[in-house]
Amino acid sequence: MEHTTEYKDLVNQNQDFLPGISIDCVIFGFHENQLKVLLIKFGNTQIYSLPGGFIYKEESLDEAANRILDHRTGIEDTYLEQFYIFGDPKRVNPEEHRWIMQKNGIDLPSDHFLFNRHITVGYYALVDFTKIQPHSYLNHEESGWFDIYDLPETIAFDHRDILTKALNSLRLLLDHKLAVFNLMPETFTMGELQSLYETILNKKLLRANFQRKMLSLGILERLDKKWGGGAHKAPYLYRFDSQKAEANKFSNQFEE
Amino acid sequence: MEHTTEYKDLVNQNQDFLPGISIDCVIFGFHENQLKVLLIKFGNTQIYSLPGGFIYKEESLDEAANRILDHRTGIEDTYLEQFYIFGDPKRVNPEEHRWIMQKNGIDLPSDHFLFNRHITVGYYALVDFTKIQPHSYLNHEESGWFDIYDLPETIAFDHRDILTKALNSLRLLLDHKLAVFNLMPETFTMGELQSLYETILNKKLLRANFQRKMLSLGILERLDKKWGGGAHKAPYLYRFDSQKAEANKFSNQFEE
DNA sequence: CCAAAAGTGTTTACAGTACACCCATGT
DNA sequence: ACATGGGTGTACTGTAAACACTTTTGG
Repeated sequence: MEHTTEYKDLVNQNQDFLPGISIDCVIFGFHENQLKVLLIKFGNTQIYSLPGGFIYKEESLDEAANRILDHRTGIEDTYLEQFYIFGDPKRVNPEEHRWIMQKNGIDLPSDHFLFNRHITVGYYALVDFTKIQPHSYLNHEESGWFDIYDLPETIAFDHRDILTKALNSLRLLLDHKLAVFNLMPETFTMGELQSLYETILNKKLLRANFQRKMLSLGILERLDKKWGGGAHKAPYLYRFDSQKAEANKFSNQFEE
Repeated sequence: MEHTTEYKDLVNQNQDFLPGISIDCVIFGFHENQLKVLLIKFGNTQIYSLPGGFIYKEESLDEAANRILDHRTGIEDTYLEQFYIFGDPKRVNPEEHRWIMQKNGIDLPSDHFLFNRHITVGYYALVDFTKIQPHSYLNHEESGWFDIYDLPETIAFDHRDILTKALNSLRLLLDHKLAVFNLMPETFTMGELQSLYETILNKKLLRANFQRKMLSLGILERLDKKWGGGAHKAPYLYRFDSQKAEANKFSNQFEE
């Protein structure tokens, strides 16, 4: 088994990390009309967790979160923002954690720093699913995408709570910022965009009104028609126009 | 000079605290048409800072924030919520910090834990100004209320950034929750409530429309008239009715 | 009686909702 | 031709904005 840098860091109780604090990333993607999150499955278990990591002593929280995201998805610049800090002293059961690591083939002493109390900062990332190839990590068996409404049964620690909070924060984001366009590919149809909104909000929207509202924001550029697909009228393709969005900043309720 | 428990904790590098993490509280109050925040002035300086503290190893972040708030204001149950985590490694200049402590009559070695990098969790509290008597602390000369729009010139560390972020978060809160009523006394006039909204948003609102909107929420109870005051019609007093608010939870956009 | 503040009414405009209609295309 | 999905039009509704009017009170 080949060990990564992180593995050595763990075993050697890397002193370059800030003690007692970690980062967990909820990485959202959108694919086939499903809102997906990236989860990691620990080796030799059926237990999933959020991708996370620690903060180097000379790095900011945002830098650490970006580094962790880059490491897991290969994406360097995307929408990434903290949404909550989780600080319950019982949020992680150290016994459960140690058991998981053992199953992973990593046998750590019970006084290892990993099993101390950690506060964790929740970040969510909105990534273009089509550009992502999840990387594997340590000797975790798998890392893969899961429908947010159909998560695995066993999720480690308080990570299910973190996922719930992240989804709630994402819903609030819809009303305030244009960041959700980071979840779309470069070009998309109005139907696909509507499907994203419906999936996040978990409710149906009226097609006609959705279209009008989106176009009225003055942030979309209409391209040539897409001809593919089925027995029906071919839809236009749209592109998110960040220039227009910037220009309309003060005429709509989005951004600050 | 009499020293408090906190003083001894500091000098002895209390090991019961979580290392590397702190809490800073932005305590909002409303008085004489001004949105106030509670600041602390370090002894023998003109430097102000937010009231803050550390987290005991067995306590949650929320518990720690409540404890710190209680300690500073004597209020035990009020609206208190985290709004952001500040994690820039340069957010506090340790030299500045040590200098301030020295001026305070507390001479600590430069490798004291206080001067290590700290991540800080920002909490805001919304308190009823009429019920608060700020407590003094350590040998800080003063702790007092300041108009959020007329802060002291010298504010320590990144605490001015924290204040700005807190004010922005408070403005967002106006649209989503009814928590701002915690800033009002038990009874108040519609004009006073409008003044609170205007002060937070820093813009004028139309009296007639504000009144209609507030009443339409169905969360206010109208009491007897207030007869005091000047040469004009005496206003009604209102009381925030948390029962009504609960009942109307699903008929308006507030709360979750 | 008048000024000042409080409370209510009215008009208008715009945004959200629901639904109807037309368009384009592959089978 | 027709079923399917895409795009537009329109009437209805509710809320928000602006402004006018009335009420109460002290001087």
